[in-house]
Amino acid sequence: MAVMQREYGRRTLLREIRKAGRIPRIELSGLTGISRATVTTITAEFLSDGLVEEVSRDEGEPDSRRGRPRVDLKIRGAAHLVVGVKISHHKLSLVLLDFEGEQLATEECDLSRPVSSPEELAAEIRQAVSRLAGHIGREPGDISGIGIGIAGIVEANDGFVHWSPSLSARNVELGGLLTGMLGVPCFIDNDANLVAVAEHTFGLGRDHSDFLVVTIESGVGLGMVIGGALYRGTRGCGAEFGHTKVQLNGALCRCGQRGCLEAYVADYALLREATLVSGQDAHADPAKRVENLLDAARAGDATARSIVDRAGQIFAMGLANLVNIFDPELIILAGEQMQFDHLYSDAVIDTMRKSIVQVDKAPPEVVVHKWGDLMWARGAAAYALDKVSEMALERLDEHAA
Amino acid sequence: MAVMQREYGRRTLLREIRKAGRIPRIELSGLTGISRATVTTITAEFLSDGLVEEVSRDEGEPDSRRGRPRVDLKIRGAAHLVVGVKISHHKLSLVLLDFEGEQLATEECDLSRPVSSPEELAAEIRQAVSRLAGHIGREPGDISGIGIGIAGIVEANDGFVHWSPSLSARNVELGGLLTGMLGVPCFIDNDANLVAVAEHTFGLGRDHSDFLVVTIESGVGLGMVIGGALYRGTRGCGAEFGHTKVQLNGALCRCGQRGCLEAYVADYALLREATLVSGQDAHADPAKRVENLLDAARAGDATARSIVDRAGQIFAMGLANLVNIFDPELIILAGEQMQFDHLYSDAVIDTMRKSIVQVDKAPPEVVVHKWGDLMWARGAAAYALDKVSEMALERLDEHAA
DNA sequence: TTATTTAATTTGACTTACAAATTAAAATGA
DNA sequence: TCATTTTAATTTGTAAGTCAAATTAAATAA
Repeated sequence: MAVMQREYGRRTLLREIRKAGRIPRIELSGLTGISRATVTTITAEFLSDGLVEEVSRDEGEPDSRRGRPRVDLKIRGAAHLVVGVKISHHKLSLVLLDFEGEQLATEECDLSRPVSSPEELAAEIRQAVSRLAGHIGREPGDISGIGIGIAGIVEANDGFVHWSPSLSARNVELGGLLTGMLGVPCFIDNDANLVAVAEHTFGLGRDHSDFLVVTIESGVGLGMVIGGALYRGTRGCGAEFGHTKVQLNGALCRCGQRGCLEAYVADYALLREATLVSGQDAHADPAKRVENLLDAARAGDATARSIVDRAGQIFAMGLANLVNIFDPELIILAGEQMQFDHLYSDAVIDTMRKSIVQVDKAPPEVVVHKWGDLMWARGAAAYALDKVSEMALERLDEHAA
Repeated sequence: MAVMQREYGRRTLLREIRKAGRIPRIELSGLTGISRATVTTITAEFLSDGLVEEVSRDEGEPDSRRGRPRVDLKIRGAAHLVVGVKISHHKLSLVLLDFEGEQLATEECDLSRPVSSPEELAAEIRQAVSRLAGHIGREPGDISGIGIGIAGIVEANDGFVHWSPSLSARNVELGGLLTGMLGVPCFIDNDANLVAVAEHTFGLGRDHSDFLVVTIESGVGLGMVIGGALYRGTRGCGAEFGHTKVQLNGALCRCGQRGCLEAYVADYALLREATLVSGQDAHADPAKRVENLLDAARAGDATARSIVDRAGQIFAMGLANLVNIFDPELIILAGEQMQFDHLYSDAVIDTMRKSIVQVDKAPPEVVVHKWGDLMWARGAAAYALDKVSEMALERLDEHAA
């Protein structure tokens, strides 16, 4: 129990160093309220353990005051390697980061099929990780942790996948399976949650303790950071924003229920109605058809506009519901901007603002953050970074005891 | 900083004692992981400060083993008095509790008008508190804290009321005003939040760290306990479940927007359509008219049924949305059962269960907890109890330092 | 060079938690 | 009845931790 304070100090300081990038001890002391003496003790431990390193201040900063100069501390990149994997419909996207978060390599490869068995998927991931490590002359065994983002319903704590569109089986211990096959600790979570982790660790949510991330891919996802921590729900199936109901007996969703948000805004929902728009080729590939539809809407085709406008209105309504429930500081809309421009439009955000409970206080900030597949992979890597840091701290905790 | 561990120990132990009711030191040690030695030290402090008392074990329990008998500790009721006030449309309901949570007196009185100025309301509360204390021969000055629940949008941290149906003014520092006028610390919050606090401290949520409370009065309210703490949002206007949108361009709500949940399930929403039901007297008082409508529905009147059924379906949809977002362990439906039976029905809860994302795991438990106005007041008192405990602990923390 | 200033470290006092030893208070058994 | 056993609570002594203050380190200013 006495060790608790030291654990607390270690966690606080490592987090603060990571957040700051580079920061001298005296500022750490000021920021955390931990005395300078203790900061010295704990950071000395980090230094000797190789988690952190000293760097000379590379400042052309004007505050070059007199007195002994401050010495910046930073996370030591070489301390660990982590990998982030994003599993999407047709491909795997991977990034390799050092412990500081620097990107060392990337790898993208097509999946042999969009839906595979757990074993097949794990095998493909293993090969991709091998190639990824190879890009910088390392081996999979050199990696300290791998974060994996997958669409579907995931219980992150035990790496259990209730269901995923990428898997042919339900209720799979994918985390354990991967850890076993790769010989490296693997951490798996819903992809939208990982985007939220990424925004929290090195994105727009860095300075916020309560914010939401809404992702749009083929489905609509949600990640919630509440009280400074990712909230995952109690059965691993929370944050199913895409399946909140926005219409009684509404449009049919691919989940089999009616009136889901997703059934109005997802690509397949748009295409369902697009056949009524003149000049649409029903045989083109889906992405192309969505693009055609959006073009037609922009060009003023009334039918196309009606489809796209309704998607926007419904999306605004869903966002307003989130605000009315959470009253967050910030909402981050994350996705590939191109394809979902119509959902990120000022008109949609305006409609949302008009649909929330009105108080004499500014509504939450809404920002759009463009995320390609590699960015999603970075989100997964951020999660791995989190977990690996935790493991490193635990090792210190035990070593001391 | 060294004092931090002691603060932690004190908070943990006092909370655990309150939660358990009566508990011997050795169990406290087991439950919290704090060593028996430290438990002795801290509880000795509580005893000498009068926060806690020893009671001989009143057990006809069969486990009367040999050895030195355990001595139970419990919160000392006489340590503090707290009051809970529920402000509703037409009346004030108050309860007086001792520090243990025992109800010592109650008081109900009509408000002179349903909407009053902050000063008038404060004056009426002061008088009611005076009478309440008088019931047990005490004075308002003997009270350590007063919790107040009010409908509307409240920033609990600074006792600031953005808006309330009971107040003629917006943006009122009602907490400060009351504290000043009564000479006793007053803590104010949205009424649904206080029900959640009450369920967490001595209700059905005692053993849960993540649950939701949905309240139904004239409006629909929500209280969220997430990660063991009440989540209030960042601007004081979260948990506005009643104004989440369930229909695009739907029914008009009294908030001025369209498609709010409340606009389908609240009493005024039912009455709006009730004029079409045969045999309805448009001039009876609202409560009576709602009752007539529900009677008609039960009797099989098709129009009445249609109104009531839709309310149920919409309510189920709203609940499903909460589950899809939060994935809570438990949902507590709190309200006066009589009037809202149709929303608490098995049919509604079944519909909800069918509208959530399906996983191979049991859906969250849904329980109905009947809450009269005095119960709401108990919720407010529970909040005061929380706050007064916190103040007592802070006093200990400082005294030690 | 020396004085000054500021950062980082070391020192020594003090607080805290805990394991182990001790004391307390009961039931059991001879 | 009285020693023995058993279990709870307290006391004791030690180790670990934090922090203020003193000291050392490393720069600038005079």
